[in-house]
Amino acid sequence: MNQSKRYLDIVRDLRDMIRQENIRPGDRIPSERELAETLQVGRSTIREALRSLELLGLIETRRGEGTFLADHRNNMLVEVLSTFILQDNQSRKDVRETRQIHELAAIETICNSESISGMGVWDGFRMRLSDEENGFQREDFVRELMVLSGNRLSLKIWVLLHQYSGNPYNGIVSNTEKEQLLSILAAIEQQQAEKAAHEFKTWSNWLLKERVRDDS
Amino acid sequence: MNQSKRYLDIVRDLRDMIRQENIRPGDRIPSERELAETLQVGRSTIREALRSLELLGLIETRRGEGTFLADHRNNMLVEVLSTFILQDNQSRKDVRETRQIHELAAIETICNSESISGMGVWDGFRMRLSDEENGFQREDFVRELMVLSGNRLSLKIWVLLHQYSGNPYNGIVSNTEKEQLLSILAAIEQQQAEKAAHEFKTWSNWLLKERVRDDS
DNA sequence: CAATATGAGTGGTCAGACCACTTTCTAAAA
DNA sequence: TTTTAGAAAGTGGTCTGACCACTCATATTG
Repeated sequence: MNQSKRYLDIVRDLRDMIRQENIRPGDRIPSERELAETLQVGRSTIREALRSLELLGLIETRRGEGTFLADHRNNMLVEVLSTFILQDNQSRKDVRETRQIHELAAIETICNSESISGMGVWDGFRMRLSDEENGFQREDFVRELMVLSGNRLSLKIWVLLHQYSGNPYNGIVSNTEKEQLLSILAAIEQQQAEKAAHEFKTWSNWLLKERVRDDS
Repeated sequence: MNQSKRYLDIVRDLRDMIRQENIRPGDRIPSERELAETLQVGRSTIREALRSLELLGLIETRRGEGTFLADHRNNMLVEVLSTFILQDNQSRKDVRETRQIHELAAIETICNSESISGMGVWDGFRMRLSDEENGFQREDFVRELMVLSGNRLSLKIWVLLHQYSGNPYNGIVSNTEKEQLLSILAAIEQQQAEKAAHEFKTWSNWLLKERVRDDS
C-alpha cells in the first residue's frame, strides 16, 4: 500500500550498506547491476536512487569505473543551497546583504582569533596594494579573508553568493580607495573588530555606489 | 562527445522551462512521457532528473496525477542529508557557526531598523514566554527573528541550516533561561544592537552546552 | 621486454512492456 | 431527469533487455 517511492528505500538501504560495510569517502560502492541483484530491484530503480544522491553530491560516478562515495564533505550543502538560491534571482538585494553578512562575520572571527595574525598575510596584501604592475584584486582580498575565517561552509556560501551577485569586485583601485583598504587592514591587524567591521562596511557600500554609477 | 550526465542537462532544461512557462509552486509540470518527447530523450533519463529534483524537495510527484512544483520545503532532503553524511565534527561546527552568523545578522538588522519595533511583536513573545500551558518554542522565537529581518535569502539559508543541525532548539525552558530571553528581548526592543547580540550569543552558547550535556 | 589488442566490467541511455492509481467521461440505472 | 457504476485515458512506478562509450586488467604480439 504505502509502497510507492521504492527508490527512497534504496537510498536508505544504500546508507545502511555504507555504514555496515564501513565504506569510506573515496571508496567504491557496488556496481548498479550488483546492487540491483542484491536488493532485488530493477537497475533503473537503483539508478534513480543513485542519480538523486549524485545530485546531492553524496556520491560520484565515473563511467567505466564505477560509483564512489564523495570525498568532499561540504560540497553537497552548496549544491543544495545554490538550487534554492537560483529560484530567487529577483532579490539581488538579499544576495548582496547576505554576502556582506558572511564577510563581516569572517572579519569578526579573524579579529577575535589569536592565531591568525602574523604569518605576514597582511604585509602580502599591502605589497599587492602598492604593486602598480599587476594591480590589486579586490576579489582575492575578500576571498582570502573568508578563507582565513576557517569556516569552510561560510566560504562556500560566499563563493556562491559572489558569483550570483555578478562580480562586484572588479575595476581599478584608486588612491583614495587604497587608503580605505589600508585602514581596514590596520584595524584587522590590531584586532579591532568593531572598527574593522565599520571600515569594511563603509568600503563595501562605497563600492556599491561606484558600481551603480558605472551602470547608469 | 557528450560529457555524459545527460540527466543534468535535463535538470537545467526543466529549470529553464519552469522559468519561461512561469510555472509556479503547486502547478503541474508536463508528464514524463511528454517531457521525453519534447526533449528528445528516453523516459528513464527524464525520470532520473525528476527523482533527483524530488529528493531535493523541489518537485512533488503523485502517482496517477502528475508531477508538481513543490510548494513547501520537503523534509526528506534534510532527513537524507543528516543521516547520510555529516558525521564530520568540523562540518557540524561550521553549520552551527554559520547558522549563528545569520541569526546575529538578523538581530542587528532588526535593531538598526526603525520600522520594525512596535506592532506588539515583543509583547507576544513575552506572553508566550509566560504561558505555562503551551510552552515557549525557542525555534519559533528565532525563526520569527529571521523573518523580521526581512532578508528572505538569509531566512532560507537559516531554515536549511537549522534543519540540518538537528533541531538545536527543543527542550524545556527553565526559569533562568527565561530571564536570558527576556533580556534579549529588552535589548532588541531598545535597539541596543550590541547588547542584544551579546546576550543572544551567551544564550546560544549556553544552549549548546546544555545539549552536549544531554547527549552524554 | 615493450607495445598493442582483446575482453570483461561499468555507467549512460533507450524502448517497450506491465502495474497501480487518479481523473474524466460515458452509459446504464434510479 | 439525476445519479451512479464502469470503462477509458492518462500518469507515475517498475522491470527487462538491449545497446553504447568508456576504463582497466589481461593476454597477445612484435
